[in-house]
Amino acid sequence: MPQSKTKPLVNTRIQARNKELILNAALDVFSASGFRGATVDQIAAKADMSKPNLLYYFRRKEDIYVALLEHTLTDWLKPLAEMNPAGDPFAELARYITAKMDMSDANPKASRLFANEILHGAPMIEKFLKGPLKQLVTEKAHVIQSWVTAGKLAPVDPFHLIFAIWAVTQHYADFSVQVDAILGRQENMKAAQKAVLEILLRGLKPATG
Amino acid sequence: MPQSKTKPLVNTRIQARNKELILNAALDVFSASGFRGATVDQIAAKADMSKPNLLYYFRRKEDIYVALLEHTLTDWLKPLAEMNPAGDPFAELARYITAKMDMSDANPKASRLFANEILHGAPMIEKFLKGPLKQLVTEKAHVIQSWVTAGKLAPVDPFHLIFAIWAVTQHYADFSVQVDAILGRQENMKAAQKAVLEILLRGLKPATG
DNA sequence: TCTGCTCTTGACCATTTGATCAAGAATTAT
DNA sequence: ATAATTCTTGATCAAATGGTCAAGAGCAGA
Repeated sequence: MPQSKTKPLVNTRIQARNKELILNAALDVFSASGFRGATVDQIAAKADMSKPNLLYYFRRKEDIYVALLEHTLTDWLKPLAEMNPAGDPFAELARYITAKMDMSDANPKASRLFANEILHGAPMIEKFLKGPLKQLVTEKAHVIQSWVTAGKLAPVDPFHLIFAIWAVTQHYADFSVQVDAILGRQENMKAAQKAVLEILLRGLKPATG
Repeated sequence: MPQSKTKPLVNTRIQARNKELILNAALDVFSASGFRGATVDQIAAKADMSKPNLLYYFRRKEDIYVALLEHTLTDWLKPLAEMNPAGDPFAELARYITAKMDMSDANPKASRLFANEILHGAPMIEKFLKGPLKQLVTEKAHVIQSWVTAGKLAPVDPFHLIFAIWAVTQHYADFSVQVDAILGRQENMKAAQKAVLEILLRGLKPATG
């Protein structure tokens, strides 16, 4: 009878359900208040569960936060990874930008969670940044560079172009309070999307043809 | 002898010096950890001062934070306010973008302090956003629109252009950890500035002319 | 020098909060 | 059914933290 006192490796139905409840509640609370600002009690209350019960599923507050970040980071890379070197540069970039705008619109809390972590020095995801993220970005920067070299795009620094796309698209999630204060909470995401595509892509048309 | 127990209205030399020390220390701590994450003890330690003494100058932790934000917001508007309707559109926009990039480079902590506040719903500066900021942005959006109407700029939504400029320029301060992780901490701000100017401005050349 | 004000801090307090524990309820396996 | 395991929570703890207080040190003006 080895491992008699260890946590079960397989999730029971109750575990799956409760972990899901906790992560949903935690996204609300962490994205609104940050790691330090969030309290376990708030998360437990929002998950409709006692605090000791929550801590039965995640031993420490930090464990919830890390699980949430990892869950988010997976989705984060997807649209960029899908950028196809063989496709039309403008179509590919437009698709990427549109996908990122859709993410900001559909899941601003995840964006804010991520932004908050980076803003505070990314103590939990340093490895992700210097590993998988750096690798993927470098790869896609090469793709963009090849488009420039082929004369399909105006000369542009690929890394800074990617940063610009991130910055502008995520701005609508992370700084939505400011955007709403100025535009008047008209949540016209379609107009924002159109404007962003024009601003980021119009300058990339190559001089020749 | 009225107001015998009130705080003096004029700062003594010691007051001016210590308030300055506190605000400098507080910028470090708040920008690194956010409002909730920062502790009064940390700020006091960094200001080389006992906690009760710090609280003699700022009664509550929140007072330090607000003073710091107000101090920052004043500088925030300056470069935008200086955008001259009578000037050359590209020169004016380039100057604004360059000024913002310089601010991100010279004072990233202030940028992060501000970003953190917005990210968490801007509880302290809602009035600033909906008042002075909205007014100034609206005014400058009209300026940009007039340039478009005069055919000096390609058609662009002025508000979203301003958002894009904010997003991209502040990205280098707020997300510097991510930028450094990908580019390798080469702190080549000159290159970033050049790339950003190209990315944001090249698409604004009017078709005619 | 003396008087009154400003400045400084060690000690202390109340609250919040992350985490533990023991004991009982619910569920599952045999 | 019943034994074993999983799930749940009230009560509790220790540490962290924002803020207070009283008492003394330093300083300026008479």
